[in-house]
Amino acid sequence: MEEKREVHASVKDENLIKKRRDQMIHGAVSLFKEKGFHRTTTREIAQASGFSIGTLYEYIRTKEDVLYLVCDSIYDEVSKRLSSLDLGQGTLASLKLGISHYFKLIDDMQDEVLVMYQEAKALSQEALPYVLKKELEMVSMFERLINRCVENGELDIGKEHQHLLAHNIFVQGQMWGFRRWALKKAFSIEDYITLQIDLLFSGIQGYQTK
Amino acid sequence: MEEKREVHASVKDENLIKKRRDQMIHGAVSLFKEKGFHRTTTREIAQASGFSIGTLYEYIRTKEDVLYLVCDSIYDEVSKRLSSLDLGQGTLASLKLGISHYFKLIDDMQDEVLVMYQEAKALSQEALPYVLKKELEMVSMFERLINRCVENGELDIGKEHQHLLAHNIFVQGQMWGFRRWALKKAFSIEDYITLQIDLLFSGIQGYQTK
Amino acid sequence: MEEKREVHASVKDENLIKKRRDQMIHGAVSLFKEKGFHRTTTREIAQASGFSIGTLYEYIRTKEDVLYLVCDSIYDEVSKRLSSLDLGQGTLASLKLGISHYFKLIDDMQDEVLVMYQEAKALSQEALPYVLKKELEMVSMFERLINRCVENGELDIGKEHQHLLAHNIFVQGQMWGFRRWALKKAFSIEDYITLQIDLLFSGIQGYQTK
Amino acid sequence: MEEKREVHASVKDENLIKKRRDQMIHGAVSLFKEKGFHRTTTREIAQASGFSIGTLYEYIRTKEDVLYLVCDSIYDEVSKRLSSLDLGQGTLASLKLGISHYFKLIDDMQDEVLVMYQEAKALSQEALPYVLKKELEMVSMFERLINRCVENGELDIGKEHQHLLAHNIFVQGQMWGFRRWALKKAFSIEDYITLQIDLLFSGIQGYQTK
DNA sequence: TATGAATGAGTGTTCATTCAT
DNA sequence: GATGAATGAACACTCATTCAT
Repeated sequence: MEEKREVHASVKDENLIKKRRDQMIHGAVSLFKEKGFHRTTTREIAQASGFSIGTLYEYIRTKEDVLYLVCDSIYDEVSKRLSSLDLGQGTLASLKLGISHYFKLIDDMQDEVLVMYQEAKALSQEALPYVLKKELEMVSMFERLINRCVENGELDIGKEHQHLLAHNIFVQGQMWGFRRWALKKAFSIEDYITLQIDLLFSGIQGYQTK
Repeated sequence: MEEKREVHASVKDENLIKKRRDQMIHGAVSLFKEKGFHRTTTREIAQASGFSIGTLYEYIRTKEDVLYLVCDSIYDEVSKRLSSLDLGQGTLASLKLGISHYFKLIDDMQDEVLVMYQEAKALSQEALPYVLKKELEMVSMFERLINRCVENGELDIGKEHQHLLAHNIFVQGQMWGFRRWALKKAFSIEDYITLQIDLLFSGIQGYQTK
Repeated sequence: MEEKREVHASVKDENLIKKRRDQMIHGAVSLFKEKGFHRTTTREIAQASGFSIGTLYEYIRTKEDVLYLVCDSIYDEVSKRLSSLDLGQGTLASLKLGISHYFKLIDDMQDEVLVMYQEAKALSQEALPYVLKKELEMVSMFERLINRCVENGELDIGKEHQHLLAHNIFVQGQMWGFRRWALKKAFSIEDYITLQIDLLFSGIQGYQTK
Repeated sequence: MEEKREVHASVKDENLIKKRRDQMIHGAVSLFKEKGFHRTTTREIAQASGFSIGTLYEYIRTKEDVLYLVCDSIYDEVSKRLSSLDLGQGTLASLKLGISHYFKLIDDMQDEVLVMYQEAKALSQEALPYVLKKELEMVSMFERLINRCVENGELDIGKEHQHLLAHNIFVQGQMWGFRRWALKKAFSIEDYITLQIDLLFSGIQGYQTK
């Protein structure tokens, strides 16, 4: 269903490729988080991955491939963990639950989200679209969730509002990732979820606050 | 009132410093926007500024100084253009107007906001706080605006909601800057403003949609 | 017995390090002799060593490391070739022989001695002590030789004279290295040795010139 | 009597040239002593001299000119203060006095001597000879002093020994300058003078120790 | 005569990438 | 498949020197 950008490997054994790339992604995430993509060297990535620089290049073609692999893997993880959302029943409660799951997930994957968020734009024009596409897919997921509520008569907002709302939810999730430094002073993740849902929902037409 | 981090210049003439740094900031913004801070070389910055690499270094000490100067200048510009907000009367109308001004401003300063948004984190631990502080000041500006409405009895939301709402407004402004690629497909800036205000306000307790 | 300042290498193979550094030292000595440390570029050192600038930096961390390596190696060589001195029997004849060996050695290692002599002071405060320490060890070597003669009753001079005499011998050796331009007009190395020993010894108390 | 290498100045007023160059030499000596010629920038020299970089270049053509001027001035000073030596009567006592004067002078002019000693070799092939020539003149001064003693019958050593002795005295003077770090642990300048004269003289043929 | 802003060739150093073993 | 030594283009930054004012 979703196309991937193929990253070339010299090695043939697919299992080995998977294994080595997992080592690589794991090592790279913590390095990228600590010092950013540009300040991290391929040598450091190789070392953090537990193999030599030569071996690293058996599984990628360029340093940027590592970033792509990292971003791709993070999105996959996020998508996988969010896939349950689609099971929503089209009730406001299930939409709220979805948002809550999503925000908690972001909190769980702080490092990864931060990395993706801050470094993705370093991807080349070739690789960036693949990542942005995934982002839009996630927005769409929320949009579908919202739309189902509308179709179910639980919400009464127009197409455009639905679309923007989905974006807002998505960005508010990321916001907890990239603005933690400011938000943590005032809110725990639970507070954040409660308050954001308050703010979000009490304004949606047709929803009766009291 | 606000402390600045001093950037060292070898040249003494303050007017000249101002002039050259303006050239520099202008040249750097478009380069940073195009290729990011890390992929931009100091020679390119010098060239885009209209002077030699030697001259560039008469006005800064390190490449990072350029980034700081750029971020600092953008925030100054944004702050200056937002200062009218504080004149708000504590009515919902003036709050909406403030938000609208802010979103339009972001739209105006697309390039600058994008750069600041994406590259600020490349600042060293020494310079970053100065920039983050400015960010918080802007959030506070919105918080005061909101709070005035609450005190005026035009809004009825708690302290925490006020704080988060200010953050949301701030981030939604930035969002127009850093997610234009996705939003522009669906909305013009005017649409965006209208819809976001709808979404924001129609949920605030005590506000009567229609 | 003697501590070394470790110079970091990225390469692990110790034999290779030894080999490459020998190439490096050899290339650097002739460059430093010709144009001095400061006027020699790292690129020139790499080229004279027979490898690329990248490879050079696999075996050192900074340009100064090259100077340290050069100085260290020269002292090692001098020390090695002088170690026979310690075998002296405590006779005036063996002291003279030692001096003669030393002066000839300096003559042999003209370039190296000149370099060390003129460039060592360019070493940082961190590396300089290691080199000065070696210098003092060499002075001590002569002092022991002299002292043995005194204990043997072949010489009758006080502690202080012994100490200064050792310094004088050491410096007179170097003098042949760094003042060759003036001395060569009047003396061959053999002349120099004979005359210096004359001057040195005919003044030592208890030594009977005729 | 002695040729100078002319250093070009754009300014005409000879008195001004003298004044500015004195400022320059004074400033440069302390800088060269502290960080060496190569690590000192022309800007620093200008600043230490009390005028601007532009003014500096009104009185010299290249940075090396400063070094030449410094070396030249130091030798002039040393020569001037040693000129009394020539008044010696051709007695051993006056030779000793001369040596003593010279050693004390070196002690007095520690910084200058050290600078000259360590940096002179950085002079270009064009300027170096002028400095070396001065050095030889000083050696000759000692040689004449010694020779007068020989002619007076107070000493009985051959031409070659006389020549080498003069070199030795000259170098032993410098030695106090450039090896103070080692010698000061054991000797005061007075000790050094006494002991060196002991060592020097008690060996000269025809001189009766006691 | 004095100033100091402007210049740009040159420097030490890094690091992604390759390839022989 | 794995290794790590070798490479050199590229970079940030310096500084001697010039010249318009």
